Amino acid sequence: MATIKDVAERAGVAPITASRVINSSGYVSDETRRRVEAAIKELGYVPNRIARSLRSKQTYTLALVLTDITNPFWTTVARGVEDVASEAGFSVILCNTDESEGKEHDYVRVLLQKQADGFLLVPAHSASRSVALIQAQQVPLVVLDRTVPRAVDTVRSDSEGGAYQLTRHLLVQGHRSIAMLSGPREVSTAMDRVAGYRRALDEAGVDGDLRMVIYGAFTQAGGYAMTKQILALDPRPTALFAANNFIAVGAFRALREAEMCVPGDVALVAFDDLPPTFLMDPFLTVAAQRAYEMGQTATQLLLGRLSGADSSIPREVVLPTDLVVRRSSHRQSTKNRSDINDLS
Amino acid sequence: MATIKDVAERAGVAPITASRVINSSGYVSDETRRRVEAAIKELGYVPNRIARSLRSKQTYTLALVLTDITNPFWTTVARGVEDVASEAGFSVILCNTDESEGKEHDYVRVLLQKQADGFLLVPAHSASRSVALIQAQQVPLVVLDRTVPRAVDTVRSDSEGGAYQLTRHLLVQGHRSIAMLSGPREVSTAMDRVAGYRRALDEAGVDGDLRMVIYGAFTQAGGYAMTKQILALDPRPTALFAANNFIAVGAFRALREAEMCVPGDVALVAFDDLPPTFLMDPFLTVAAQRAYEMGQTATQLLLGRLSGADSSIPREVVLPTDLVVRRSSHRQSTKNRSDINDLS
DNA sequence: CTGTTAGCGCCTTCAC
DNA sequence: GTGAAGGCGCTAACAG
Repeated sequence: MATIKDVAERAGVAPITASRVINSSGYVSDETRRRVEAAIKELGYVPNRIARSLRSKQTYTLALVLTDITNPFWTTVARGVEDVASEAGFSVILCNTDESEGKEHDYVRVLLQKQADGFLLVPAHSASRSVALIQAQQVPLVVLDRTVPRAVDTVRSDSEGGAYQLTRHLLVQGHRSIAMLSGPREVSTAMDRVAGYRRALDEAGVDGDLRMVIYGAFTQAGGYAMTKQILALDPRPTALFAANNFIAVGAFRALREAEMCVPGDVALVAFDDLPPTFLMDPFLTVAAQRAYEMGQTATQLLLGRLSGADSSIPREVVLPTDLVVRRSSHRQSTKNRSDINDLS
Repeated sequence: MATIKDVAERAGVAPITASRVINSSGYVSDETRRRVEAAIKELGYVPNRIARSLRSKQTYTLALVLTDITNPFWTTVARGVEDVASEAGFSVILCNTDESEGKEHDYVRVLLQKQADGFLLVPAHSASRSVALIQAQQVPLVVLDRTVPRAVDTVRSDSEGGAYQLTRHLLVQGHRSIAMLSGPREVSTAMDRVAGYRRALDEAGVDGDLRMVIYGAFTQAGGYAMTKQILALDPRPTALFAANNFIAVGAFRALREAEMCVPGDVALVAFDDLPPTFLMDPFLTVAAQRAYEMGQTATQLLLGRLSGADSSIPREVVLPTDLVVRRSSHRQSTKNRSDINDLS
């Protein structure tokens, strides 16, 4: 593997001169430049950015630590991150924590060691130690999707507002007994969504008796288990509110097993859209998050910090959610009506 | 940011001794070890892996260059890659080429410069220059999903076989006029799928007149456009074979716009499954690829090469596809039958 | 316009 | 058990 020294030798110049050609920095005569470029081509020289990073203390690498790339919401966020990052010349290292604090911490440690220039982190836990660790090393950080009790840049959706809208929608449809299939208590978005749900019910003067909040995992299995619990109740709620897309799918499956129809027997709404591309027949009423925008915005914010934007005041960007009404929340089955948002 | 020198000073030892403690290499007395460990903790020292990599020439980083993480097939592959990689202590840098050779080449160049230890590449093009570039730098490489005309490790699905099975399935259902909505000619999987389609028709002695292969992009828009073309034909085919999941979705949309029912008016099958998690109601007959396994296998192969497995003989791993028959290919609508593969 | 010197942070080699 | 010297590949800083 050729080094800059080899290039310099072959071109009959000093290494620093070759460096100047490679980085188009400083003055180099056309003649010299030509010779260096020829040497580079002849040797198939590839600059070693590791060495450069050691000197310059910039790796042009961002760390993206999220819970599970398999969830299309995160996939879309990741794509937003990667697009903005690569546009700015940064690479992205991707890690899946599966909501495990241990994994999260291990990843963060390694990525700090690898000198990532900045972090985009979805904390597995409100009390995540990772945030403190990153801040202690003075590495720029943007927290994604969730809040933590610390002064830190954050980009997230308006979970409270979205949940409020979704619950309002159900109330307007005439539902009074609405069960919430929530995520874990330790995750801020779960609690925010519960808060929005409660606010809507409070406003509507719905009895405490008719409120049900169950806490579980943000997974299909979680949604399935919570729904099973709900179905054992008597009287049963007339509507279910799933706190994310996976929970909704699990709930749907449990309902199907119980031979209950949506929306005939029970209405179902959810936070997070399922990607329209992958639903031949979009069906679920949702509060859709702007996932791609979240990734973009967070990365722009992070890159801003890297280029020295004053970070003394942490910024918090809250993106709105979009209520998309589809068939799953309609009293009367409207099997053949065209959907509000098309497959396009 | 504390360095190993700071740690050494504070512990009253030489840097190399601190290094030995950090890497648990060589002999260090318990007393010294304790002092060094205390210093590390007090300073919040984080070892600099960039510096280590410069010396050791190992970055413990793999490059994953694929077309679009937004496609659930690739998401799942990526997850398989990341799981195996992180288990072995490697990080994964993710890049989306969007099937652009230019982007691919740029990414590969940068990642070579960043001294990625190995590459997992989905070549945008059969004649990809990137493969040659990586091989010229003697960096281990596994090609994913597609083949290129070069001696190189490859992990892919049996596209020909899967397409054959799908076409057979349609023939058994009584279809004779089957149109193929293919991907680009430059992509080996597209051509392999066409080959499988042709073999099945040849065997069945289906006339050349009844064969239609259209080439387009592996996207929803591609599927939509190709289907529009098909719909303009007279007589129309009775079945469509989409060469991947996105094409199928685009086709479905075009059919819906034309007020044609699947499978009533026309049958539809596709290569690639849509992730069961995200189909409330799985519907499409497919040849499903083992995406997660593909990611795992490729990464294991790559890590094997890194640890010095003899690479003189390139290996080619071909994973089988799984035919999953669902409603979209049934003549008589069987609206309420339970699906062969459940949502589980 | 070009070159010399030195050092980024770490670890291999060899000596004590 | 421990340490000193040197170098991985590159580029600031300062000459010339």
